[in-house]
Amino acid sequence: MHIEFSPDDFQVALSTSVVLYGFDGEDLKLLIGTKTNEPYKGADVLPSVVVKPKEDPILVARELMRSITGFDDWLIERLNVFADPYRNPVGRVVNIAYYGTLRLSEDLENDLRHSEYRWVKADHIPPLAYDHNDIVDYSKERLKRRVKRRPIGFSLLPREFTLNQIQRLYECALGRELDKRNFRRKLLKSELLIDTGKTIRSSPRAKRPSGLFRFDEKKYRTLSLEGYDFVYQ
Amino acid sequence: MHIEFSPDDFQVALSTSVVLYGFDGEDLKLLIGTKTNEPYKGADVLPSVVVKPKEDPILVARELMRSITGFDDWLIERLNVFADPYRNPVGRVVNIAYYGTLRLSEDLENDLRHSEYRWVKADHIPPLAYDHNDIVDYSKERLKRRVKRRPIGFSLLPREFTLNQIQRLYECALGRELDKRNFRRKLLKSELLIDTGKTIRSSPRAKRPSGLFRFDEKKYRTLSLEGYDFVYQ
DNA sequence: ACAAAAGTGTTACACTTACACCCATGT
DNA sequence: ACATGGGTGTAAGTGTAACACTTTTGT
Repeated sequence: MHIEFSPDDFQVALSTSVVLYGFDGEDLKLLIGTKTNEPYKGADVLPSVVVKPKEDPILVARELMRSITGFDDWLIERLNVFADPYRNPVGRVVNIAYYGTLRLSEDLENDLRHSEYRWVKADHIPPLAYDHNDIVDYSKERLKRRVKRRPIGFSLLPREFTLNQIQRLYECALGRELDKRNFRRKLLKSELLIDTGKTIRSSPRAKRPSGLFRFDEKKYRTLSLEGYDFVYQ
Repeated sequence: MHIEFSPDDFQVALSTSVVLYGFDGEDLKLLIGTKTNEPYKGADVLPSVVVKPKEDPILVARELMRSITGFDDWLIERLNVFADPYRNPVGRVVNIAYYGTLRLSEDLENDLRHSEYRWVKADHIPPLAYDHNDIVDYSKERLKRRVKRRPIGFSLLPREFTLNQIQRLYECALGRELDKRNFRRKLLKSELLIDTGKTIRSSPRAKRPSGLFRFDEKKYRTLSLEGYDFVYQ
């Protein structure tokens, strides 16, 4: 097999975009920004950046996430490559997209309020420039699959959370309602939750407080190594 | 958000590799070739080809598959992008890999015998140049996942096959033994198999012939649309 | 008749689903 | 006392897993 590159072959540019999910206790959301230069000036886009020829896309994507959030408490994973020859009008640009999850906090919310990004509900994404709506659609499918098989949801929740919060998150990600008793039974049976003994009032209107749980990461890692699969069909 | 490409950013080349699976009734195999020019001259590699800056990788990958097999009776799907900056010594080359399945036949076997490719058992892959072993590992995981959820296996089998053949295929893909009775019950319950009424002797030593089945593609498409998931854990 | 692979059922257990009321607390 | 969301159990059905022998056919 003869494989040979000519100088003409080295004329492609790389970019990366990230789909960043957050969950505010009510809705699943993701971050979008606005393009400030041509092409597509003024259009909504995913957080994106050029990847220089010597750079590694995952590192660039991580750096982008760090620049958005200001810290490192998140999960990131490769999504896909978007390589349609005409996806970018400025030339041949191959986009290597990632998706990640953020643990929302007041600090982060405030930071973002003064940044160039804003949250939109994951089930009401506005039209985006380039093929970014395709990227978002793809990431939603992936998130759904991940939520079904891995306890990824915990990375979207506060470190301590109520069972109702996590149920709501699962309902958002899976796009359907779940039975409260069955959901709890299943989750508790996995023994991946630690009851902190603490309680919290979920809203001013809620009189009775709910119990707070933590995710047992150490146990999960052990189980993972043994091939454990947390499956929620 | 300001995203701007400078001319210097357009210095990346693209390539594509395909992982082609076949099943001969005994073992799951895949195709590899030998590099005839530097770098890595003489080393084993996946079937690979340069993607020109104006080309679409999926079309190039399909053309590569066509050139290998001589016909169109196969399935192909994007696998992943391999973008480590130093994966290729000749420069920055991003590889967009695909995997596919072939329906082996005597004609195809003969064609390949005179080609630059050869079959190796999927569980005994020799060391390959570049990061091609990573690509193969990734494709194996993908195949495993696909086999679990979709009746992809049929695309590796002859149009008419025995239940023992398909069980053997599943055992190869999943990497473990399955109970014959349970496997048959599950498969037949899905009602995706049509009993042709015909029989075949699976080997010269087998005295009793086995029944031949066909995959009901039409029914599968209908069920797919309804969100049916064929799950084999 | 024998060798070889094809084919076939049952039982115990685990998991899933559907379903409705009482509880704890703050106001 | 009442309003609010928090929390709980059971029963029927479905799917899974483990298990060994009989049947058919060619030689």
